[in-house]
Amino acid sequence: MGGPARLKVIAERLNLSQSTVSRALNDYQDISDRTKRLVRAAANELGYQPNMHARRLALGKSETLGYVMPWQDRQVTESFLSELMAGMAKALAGYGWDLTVLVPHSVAEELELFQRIARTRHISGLVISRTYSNDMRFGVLRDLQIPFVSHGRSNHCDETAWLDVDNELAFAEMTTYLAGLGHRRIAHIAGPEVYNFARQRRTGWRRGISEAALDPDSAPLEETELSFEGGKAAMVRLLALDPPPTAVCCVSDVVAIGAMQAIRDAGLVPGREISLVGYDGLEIGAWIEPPLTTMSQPQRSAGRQLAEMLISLVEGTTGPADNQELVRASLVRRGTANPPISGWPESRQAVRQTTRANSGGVDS
Amino acid sequence: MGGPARLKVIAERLNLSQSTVSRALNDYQDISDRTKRLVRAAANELGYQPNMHARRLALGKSETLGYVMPWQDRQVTESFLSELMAGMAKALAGYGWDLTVLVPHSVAEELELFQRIARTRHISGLVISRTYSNDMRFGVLRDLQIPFVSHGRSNHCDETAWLDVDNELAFAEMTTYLAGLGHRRIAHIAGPEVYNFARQRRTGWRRGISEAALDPDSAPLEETELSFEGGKAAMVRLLALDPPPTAVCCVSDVVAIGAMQAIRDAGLVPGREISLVGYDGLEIGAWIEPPLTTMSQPQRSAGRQLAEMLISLVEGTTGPADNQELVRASLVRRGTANPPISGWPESRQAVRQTTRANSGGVDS
DNA sequence: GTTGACTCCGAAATCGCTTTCGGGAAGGGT
DNA sequence: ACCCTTCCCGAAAGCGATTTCGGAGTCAAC
Repeated sequence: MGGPARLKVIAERLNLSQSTVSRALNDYQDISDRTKRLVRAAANELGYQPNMHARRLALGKSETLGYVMPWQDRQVTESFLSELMAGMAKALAGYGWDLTVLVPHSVAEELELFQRIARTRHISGLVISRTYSNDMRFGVLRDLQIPFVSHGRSNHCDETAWLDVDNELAFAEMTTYLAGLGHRRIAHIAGPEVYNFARQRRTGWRRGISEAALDPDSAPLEETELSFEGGKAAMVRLLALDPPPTAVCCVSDVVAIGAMQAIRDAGLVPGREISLVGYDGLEIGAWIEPPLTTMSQPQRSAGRQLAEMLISLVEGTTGPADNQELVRASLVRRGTANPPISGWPESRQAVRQTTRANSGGVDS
Repeated sequence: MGGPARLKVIAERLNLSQSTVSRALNDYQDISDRTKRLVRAAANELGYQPNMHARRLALGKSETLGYVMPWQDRQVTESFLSELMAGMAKALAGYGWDLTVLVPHSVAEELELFQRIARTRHISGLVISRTYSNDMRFGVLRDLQIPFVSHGRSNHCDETAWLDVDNELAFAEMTTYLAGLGHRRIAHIAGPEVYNFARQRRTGWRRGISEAALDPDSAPLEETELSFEGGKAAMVRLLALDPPPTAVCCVSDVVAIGAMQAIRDAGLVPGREISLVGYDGLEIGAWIEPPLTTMSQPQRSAGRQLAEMLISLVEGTTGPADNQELVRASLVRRGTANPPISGWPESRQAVRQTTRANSGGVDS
């Protein structure tokens, strides 16, 4: 019982040497089965757990992964961040690895962080997210030889590991879906083009428009920030068009919710005069009125996948290019995507009147 | 340039011994200022960063804190989890400490985790949240001698460190506020009493009722799960009362949003026939229609405070009882708390008729 | 009986840093 | 000259694991 269970203690207890005990626990071939059993039993009984720091020092590995929290526009990613991290942490725990949270608050801080990690190596791999189309981090991390996997692609990621959703396909499908409902003027509220996913979604929407053989001239695009306010402002601009679109593909759920607000403010009902589809599959989308139709990406498993990819990278089991995974988003039908209603907009005047009536129900 | 910058390298470079360099960097008194300057300059130039594992092994401290993610009812805490963690991580980074994420998926797993940490000591302190009124973790962690601070109090936490919001005060104020608006039948949708905060809020609401000298008999309480569905179901039950309350204090924003749904389903308008106040200050509350009046707790700084308390605990600078902080929530006036409208409910009959028009009928 | 192969284990070095201990050099006092 | 501080710094012993190397035993074969 004396003292915490080090290797030494269990060695003395069995009249063995420390090294033998260590090798027994690590299943070396030159240890007899009998000894192995004895050692394991004792270790178990004493509740032995190797000292992480000693182990990692000797091994030269840290068995710790880092998740770089996106430091801008918190609100957008916030909703599924914790779920993603929980997924990663759980997967890592299965291998005895740890997940630490990194929160740089500027580009400079982030680069500094990378430098530090490259030196100390106390974190052996990174997961980055919020990737830009031109993301300097890819080059920096490569040069620093820090294994990493990005949640989202970038321009030059042929040789790096990534996990991404097929944003383009998702938005093409979304657009096709709306076209299939009968919409002919399908707008897009887009995110800043610096974000790669925003560009992909934009492209997907365009593809959908052309595949549905719609007139590109009646497919307006409004770029905005990835926030509630941004979505609202963009929708205001769309509503000012003549004629306004009857359906809008929104770059994210939060933006879509902002757009809904603008629609209501104009005296219209989201999903009636103007259909909306968001993206992210946020739970809160189901709680609002009417519930937001959206595209859901499988966040649940994403964390696990990221973790496993990165472990295998760090261990050298696989190369970066072997770890590229494209997953598919799926449509979540709720209340904001319906066939266009006939006779809207007849004239700007008529619209104003209709609106006065109420603020409730959605019918399909 | 040769090899990474260890202590050894910079020692050889300056013709000093390793130990001198180490002490110079750690600002020991028995090193001359000149030497310290030299050493620091060289360290700086070489971009020296101490090897964490070696350092921590030698020190016997891990300089790493763990945050135990609440593993139940994810959706409730999800919204501010990441912000809290970001706050902690940022504060810790200032001291050179790390934050790792722990995700036990059951009570058994959590206890096992504690055991492991007690043995390996690779995490030197824990932040736990989602505290129960009778929370066995307090005793376990104390016995295991793992420093910890809880985000939320428990029954027997006089001798432990905690950071909590004055839930009781918040709900007393909330109730008083509603009474001040003219409400006389103020209900409470409460959370499971096993959660300490749920009990505190319940108590606060009761206090508010009595302080406003309202009739306890017209202050119904409905207990429910901390979820959208739970809030909805509880509100349905409240609506079935005769007469129903004109205002409801909700244990959380998510629950309140669920309640709003039920109100709308009954053909009523939240904030008109029935006022609502939530709790948490979630951003999404501002995005819905009408925007949810709520009590906001300062999540932003909570993470930082938790981190700093725990560091000082681990370092032994202060004792557990010195680290007990009660912060105050503040009312965020939005759209769901208004004076009661006159003439409602006139009679159950009238109500029933109103509701028929809409979709989601409520049965009693 | 000597040699060789094979099995199993102990001694010792190593990872990189911290910290204690002791001693050389410089300075001040008698 | 001598002693006693005071100021610096080097040597070395940890921290607790891993891993290499070599040696003690056993057994079979020649």
